[in-house]
Amino acid sequence: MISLAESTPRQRSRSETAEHALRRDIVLGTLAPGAALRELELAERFDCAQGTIREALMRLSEDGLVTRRARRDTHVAQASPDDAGELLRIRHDIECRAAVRVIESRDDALLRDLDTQLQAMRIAALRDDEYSLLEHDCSFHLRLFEAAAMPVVEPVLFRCLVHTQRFKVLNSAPETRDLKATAERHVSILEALMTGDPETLARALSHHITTIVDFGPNVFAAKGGHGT
Amino acid sequence: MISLAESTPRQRSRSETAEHALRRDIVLGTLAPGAALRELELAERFDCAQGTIREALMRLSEDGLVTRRARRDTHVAQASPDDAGELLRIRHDIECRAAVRVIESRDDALLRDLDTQLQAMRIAALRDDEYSLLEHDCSFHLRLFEAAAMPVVEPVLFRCLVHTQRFKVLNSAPETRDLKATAERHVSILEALMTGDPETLARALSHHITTIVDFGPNVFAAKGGHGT
DNA sequence: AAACTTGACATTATCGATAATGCAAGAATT
DNA sequence: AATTCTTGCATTATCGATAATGTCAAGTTT
Repeated sequence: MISLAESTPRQRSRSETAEHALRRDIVLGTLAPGAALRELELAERFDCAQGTIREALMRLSEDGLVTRRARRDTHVAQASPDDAGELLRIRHDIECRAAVRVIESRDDALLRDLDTQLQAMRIAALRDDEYSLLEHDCSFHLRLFEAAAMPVVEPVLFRCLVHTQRFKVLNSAPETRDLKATAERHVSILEALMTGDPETLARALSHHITTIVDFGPNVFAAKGGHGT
Repeated sequence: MISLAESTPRQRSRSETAEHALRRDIVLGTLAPGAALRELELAERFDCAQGTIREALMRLSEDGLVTRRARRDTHVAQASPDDAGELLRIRHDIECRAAVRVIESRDDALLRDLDTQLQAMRIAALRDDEYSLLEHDCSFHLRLFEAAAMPVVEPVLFRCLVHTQRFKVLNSAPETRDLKATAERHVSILEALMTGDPETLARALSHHITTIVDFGPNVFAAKGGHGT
């Protein structure tokens, strides 16, 4: 469904080209939160029609990377710790809960695809290409979740992934982010997947996610657990 | 941000008109899951240009109500119990966790707005207008969550609300859905909000959400709770 | 018979131009 | 002085036409 880094990177449409370039700038902070985005200006920059840019902006707004006010303007979205923290919690719960279904449907294609993403992450780390690493990190987790077969939930997970990544980039010093280590952090998820035990996979995912970025204590404390 | 039923129902743009009409048909099941949506066909039906419909379809795809395959086609999304169940769980956690922040920022405007939505739900129930009831139900919960000030999470909650509503409509007999009762179910949330106790509000929300629709046992059991 | 081309058709993507809207600054009114 | 009313400008929304792409079935080759 959602694919950021295709194995066969088919030719992108014009609106996709603009979308990806803007997405990159926003996630990496080149475009600062609050920056205004004018359709005609971007159309000139990307050498396409206004409507084509419009489409790209609408897709970015789907992921919450830009805020569109009808008939008014479009701005790069803010990146508040409150939003990021809550999205990280949601992500944690979604991925961990999916573990059971992932294990049930686990097949060779999944293991192969995940390994491909891991290799791509390693290459990105060697090249010191942080954005490429982020794309493949995203693809890794989405591919894993795809196995749980919940297509309507998938975009929710995608939003969580993108925003936690963006928050980390915007709120930590670049030299503190070890790309090689980030790639290797996925090995334990793969290993857990291969044990075939849902509980082990859930634990690996939980550890992976809770150690991404420090939001202070108690962020993952069991709040709101009023289940029957 | 997101508003389905404005107090001042400003004039809708052409794309919004089409969007809302389609949304209604999809949520109420008039447009069955899997139905194909062709841009030119819809453009003729709503008497507007293809691009205008295109925009409406993109917005519907933001909420997961339609599935768009680039350069191929657009279909009404499927409504699987797996997706709906997971979205209900996510919604439960989001709303309950927000209780603390809602209480903190609680003001007269919030209470007034929620009461307005409750009244609108009662009127919709009297008129036997189920979709209007659903819209105001949605607005009620979104307005409450707005007080938690997490704009990037808001669309996630919206998606959860829409899909749980749709699932209920598509999977229960109309005569079993008591509109008046649905409206009144929100009274206890308002009462809990007025106590000023976060825990009370969270409990009221939890009860409200867990009793919306029966997904079978254990749906709200504490899975994936691997927090530190 | 299976696999591979081809071409007509259905559909989406993009364009360039124009219409509609919202904002802000200055003018008119009280 | 404060408020309301214009008016020009910046920007988005919509249009109608054309280009690009994908689908599918019929025909061709192996």
